Amino acid sequence: MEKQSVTIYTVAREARVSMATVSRVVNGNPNVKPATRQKVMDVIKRLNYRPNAVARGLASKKTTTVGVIIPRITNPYFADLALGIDDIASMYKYNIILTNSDNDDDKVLKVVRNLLAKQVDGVIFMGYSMPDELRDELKSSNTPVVVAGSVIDDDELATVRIDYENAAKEATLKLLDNAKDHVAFVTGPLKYVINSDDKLSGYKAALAERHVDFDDQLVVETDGTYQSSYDQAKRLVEAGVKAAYVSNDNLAVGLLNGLTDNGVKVPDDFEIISSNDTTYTKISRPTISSITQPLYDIGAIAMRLLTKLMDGTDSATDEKDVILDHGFAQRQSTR
Amino acid sequence: MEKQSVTIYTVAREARVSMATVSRVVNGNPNVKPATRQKVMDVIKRLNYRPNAVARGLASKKTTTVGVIIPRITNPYFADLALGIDDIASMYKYNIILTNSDNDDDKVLKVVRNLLAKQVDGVIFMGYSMPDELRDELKSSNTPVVVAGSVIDDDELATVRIDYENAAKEATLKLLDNAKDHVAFVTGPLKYVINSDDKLSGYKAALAERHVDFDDQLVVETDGTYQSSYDQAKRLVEAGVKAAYVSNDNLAVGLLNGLTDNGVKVPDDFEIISSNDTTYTKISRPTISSITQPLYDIGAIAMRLLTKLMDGTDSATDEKDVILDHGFAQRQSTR
DNA sequence: TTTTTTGTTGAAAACGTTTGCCATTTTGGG
DNA sequence: CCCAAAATGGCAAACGTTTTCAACAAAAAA
Repeated sequence: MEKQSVTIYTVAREARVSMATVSRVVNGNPNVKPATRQKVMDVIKRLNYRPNAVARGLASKKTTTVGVIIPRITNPYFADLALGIDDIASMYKYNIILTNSDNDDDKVLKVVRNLLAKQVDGVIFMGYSMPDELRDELKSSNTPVVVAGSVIDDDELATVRIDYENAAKEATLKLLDNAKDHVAFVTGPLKYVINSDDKLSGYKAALAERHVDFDDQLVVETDGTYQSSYDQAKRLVEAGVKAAYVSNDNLAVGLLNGLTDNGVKVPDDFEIISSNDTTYTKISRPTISSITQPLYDIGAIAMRLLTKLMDGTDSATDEKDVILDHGFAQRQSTR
Repeated sequence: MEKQSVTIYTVAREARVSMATVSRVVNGNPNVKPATRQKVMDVIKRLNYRPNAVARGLASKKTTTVGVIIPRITNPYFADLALGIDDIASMYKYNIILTNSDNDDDKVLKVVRNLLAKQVDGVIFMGYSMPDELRDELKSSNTPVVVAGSVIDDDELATVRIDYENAAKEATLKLLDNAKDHVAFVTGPLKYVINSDDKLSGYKAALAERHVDFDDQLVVETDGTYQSSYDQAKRLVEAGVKAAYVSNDNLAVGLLNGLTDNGVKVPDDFEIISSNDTTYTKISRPTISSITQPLYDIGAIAMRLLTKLMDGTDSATDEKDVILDHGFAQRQSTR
């Protein structure tokens, strides 16, 4: 690859000033006489000079780049978050290095090491769990981190999310109140704290409040895929289950279609409430009632918070955990 | 931000060799005695040294980073492509700077300038059109570019895609052969060449082959959103249309739900074939028949092609345009 | 005038690598 | 053993910026 043709030095020579002055102009430093500034800007335009961000990064130790870890870009829940992240990032002139973790501990570790090598100014983490090794790596690197739309077992890390436990509780209560006794909880792997500590707890809290005994037969653990819950539909009905609170939209659609394809009428014979309010809940037929989350905002606020942390205005410390409001959308899968 | 603590120089000192040797070890250069290599590697491990990719990028003029332009990360079609891109990128140790273009000419131009400033080694472009200014910028920058899953009017740029025109023709033929006369074409904005030059042409070719007159009333141009085609459903039925080939899955689901919600039976009263075979076509009820595209592969191959171009083994020139096979998935929206 | 003060500019040292070139060592053939 | 060739390793110059510090000039105060 040939050498960059027009550098700050070229501009300096043409404009008969020093590199330092050109740098000042480029960076909007006010200590430059307007006439000089104009002269330099003219040359910049004429030569079509564009500063080399890599050199800049080396000299300034800031790359204006943040790393974003996402389990899978094709998962609408995380994609919605990512959209908010990207928008705010571009508003603040940051670039995003996005990588799929495939929810694989080894891969995520490799990925983060790579990001740190690239000297990202910050990291946004989305995912179901954070390996200890990764946590250590991040902490020792001193790079600001924000966890978005996820729950990981660590109270030092800044987080933006909703109150999953309460949301789950409210959803379960709704189902119980529609005079259903047998309300199931269909969830992804319980090894992830967001499922076990948050959503399952919320489900249990609702049962307790309505004095319904907890029956672990009604907790249906799946691998989180559409197909896995589709396959459970028949079994659930045969077991006499009349409603289910479902921990994510993939599973909810799978369950719904499984039921429908087996001739079960939703909501007449079975009610469903899902958790994430992504497109899936709106394009299915019947549409699916769901807890609503401000997904875009979670991403946006996470990125905003990260910019503060990166600026190092340490005041950010106090608002380390942001819990946004959730809601409920009544659709066709509940009465 | 404080100075990087352990640098190549630290390692060199500890291992009693020069920076150059450390660099050789790190980069797997063979000109180093195994004993020396081992000694250096031990120190690297002990000090937990990690090379600074920014400095490396400056010195070597390679950043092992590629820019990816995506209209919208939440669009399943492009997200599937992006997944393939990301997988292959990480296989080849490249990082991805991902940015939403929002399909906005100004924004995409700004974004690409930014990417070039960041010295990306290559660019993958997805989108509906490429502003002239952008094309010029890319060409003059001499950065390799691959267009993925998109059609833009330029025959110098490397492209990976399917034969949209033929696919559209085959789909339309199927609908015509099911004894339907009034087959509509529901499409996104016709100002985009993929819609007008490719898919519309395919639609017309099918009509011609069956000796059916083209009726421009049957070309329904929308803004490409779910809602826009949902809203057209009623009008289409009232106009006596019996089937539609639809240019993307968003529109297809919108149309389908619009029909269903108006009491029209699919496929009995109306048949639909869509274009992209994303999840949407599988989770809707009825499911939607669709042209199938190897979306993941398109992304993967695009990235693979880009690595070749970046390596500069100029042999890549001959296989500049990759057209992958498409297929057809018969589902519930056609008989 | 002379002295301060303020505002502009330039020189040069970082930043942490890679790499071309040269010097030194090692190796192996005779 | 000697010598040429091959293997190994060091030096120092890039790479293109930012940033500190000092110098200088102009304006303000004395």
